[in-house]
Amino acid sequence: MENKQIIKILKNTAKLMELHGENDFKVKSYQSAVSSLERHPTSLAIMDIDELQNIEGVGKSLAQSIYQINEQGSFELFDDLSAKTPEGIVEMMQLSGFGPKKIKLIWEKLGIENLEDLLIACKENKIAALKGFGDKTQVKLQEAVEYKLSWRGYIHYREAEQLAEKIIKELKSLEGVKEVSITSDTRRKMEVIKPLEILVASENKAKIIQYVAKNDEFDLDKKNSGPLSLKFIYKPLKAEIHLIFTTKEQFVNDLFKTTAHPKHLNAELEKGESFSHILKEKQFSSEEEIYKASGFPFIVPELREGLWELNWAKENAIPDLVEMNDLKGILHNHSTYSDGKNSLEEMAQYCKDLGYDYLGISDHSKTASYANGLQEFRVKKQHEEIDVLNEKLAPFKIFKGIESDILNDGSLDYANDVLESFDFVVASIHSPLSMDEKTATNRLINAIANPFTTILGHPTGRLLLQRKGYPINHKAVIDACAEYGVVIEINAHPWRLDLDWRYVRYALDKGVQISINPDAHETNGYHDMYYGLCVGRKAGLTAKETFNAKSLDEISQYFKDRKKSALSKI
DNA sequence: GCCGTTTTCGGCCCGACTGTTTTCAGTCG
Repeated sequence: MENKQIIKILKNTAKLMELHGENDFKVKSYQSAVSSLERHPTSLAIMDIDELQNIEGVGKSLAQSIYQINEQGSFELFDDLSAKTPEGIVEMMQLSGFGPKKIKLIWEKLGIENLEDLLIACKENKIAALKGFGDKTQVKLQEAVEYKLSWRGYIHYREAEQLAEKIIKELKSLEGVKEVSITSDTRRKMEVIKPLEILVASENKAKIIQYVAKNDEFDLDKKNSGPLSLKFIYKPLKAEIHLIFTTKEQFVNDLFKTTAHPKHLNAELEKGESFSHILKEKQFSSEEEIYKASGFPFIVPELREGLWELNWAKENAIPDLVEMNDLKGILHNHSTYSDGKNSLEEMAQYCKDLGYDYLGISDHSKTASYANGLQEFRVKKQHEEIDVLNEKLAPFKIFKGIESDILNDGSLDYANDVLESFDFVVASIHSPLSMDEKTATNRLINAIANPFTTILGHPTGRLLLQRKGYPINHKAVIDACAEYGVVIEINAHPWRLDLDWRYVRYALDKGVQISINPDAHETNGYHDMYYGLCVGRKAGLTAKETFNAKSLDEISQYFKDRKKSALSKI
């Protein structure tokens, strides 16, 4: 079992303990073990009980629990607590801004056990009357419930892609299956997915139905399934999956039809016809042929949104989209200096092993005390270590960066003489996150105007399917970046993908450079770069417009020039 | 439940912010 899965169970156990009124210190011991385990760099699954006990915050009892979770997938305490907690309560505890204490009160005083009833209670003004609640909390709760309900059943792209790969592999092994492909939103690499759709050409539907019906992880939706499609739920993620049936002959036409957004499919082409019309004319054997028949150049699936790609195609000016091997370095990463799992050297070595030429390390700044943010003397220490490593790993280079918290007034949280010591500065907001649009926008613009800011980090602070992020005036923020020469990141973590690709297009039109940053907190985090790349491509991002596609020499010079300019402005 | 010992049990516990209080609890990063 992966560390992440084990930790998730312990984290949920702590939440349930709190919900059921367990001793606060006992809960805290679970929470502190969780935060220690989250920073543990090696696999827990291969450790015995004695070794587990050596981990800080893990004693005899937790060591045995971890061992049991790894062996059996769960442990008694979690099972007992889960058994006495309605599923809706678990969902209520996931509401952003609301923890076990508040949910416990709502459950006990009002008997509410699901999101739907909770929404009604908000509307009927019943929440504000509870002790410890008030009007503002009720409004916040209602917003959180509505947000949660509106995204129910969605999964992140990463999960959709991984799940699709697994199902496709299994379908391909079935008798009678001729062709299989992901399609619709997933093939267009949308950031969140519902339903996950897979197109299957098969001569033996019965085999497929049998495969779904027999799989314990699937819950077949007989009512909504029929001769054209099979619908079911993937239980571990509560994800909706549709298998769309077609024939081998119709496969390409149907793949095109189900992939494209209706606005792409039905857009008026040169002679007044649309792709829909063209598809009715004949059965094509490749998507390239379909575009050829339309008189258009080939358009990759992720661009088929009916937004800007057809104008590009008409002018035969589809951008040469950025690819993984265009990326020369990885910026915005954390190490054990703050809240990362791996040491500076491990982060650097792995980055080098992956074939990149440079790494930008940007641990948390001093305000982020929860994340072990760097006080000034620790910044100095890290810079000394980077100097040593740079000699050792040359020509590979580590750039000295920081993820500086943007404070309430938009200032960065070091004095200029400290800011000056970095090669680059990623400026990000971490708290507080609840602001109105004007406050948030001004706060960001102040940080952008700081001459030491190189990159704007995760501009909205959103966590897809979990929290909306603070509202900002995107255009004003992007315009400011254009004015002050600040690069904007696409935070490539699959839960963030922030800046949103829809605004990446606007940023590119304004000449703002985009950096695809994984915000890695461990070596494995580098692989998230791919998800940032996917959404960048949706916006038409090219290598030339991608900041971390610069060569080592180019980016060194850029940082140098930028600092020179900053020093002349202070 | 964990830790560190005065080795058998008492103390544990970041800090800012919000919204509720009327001095603090809950939540978050």
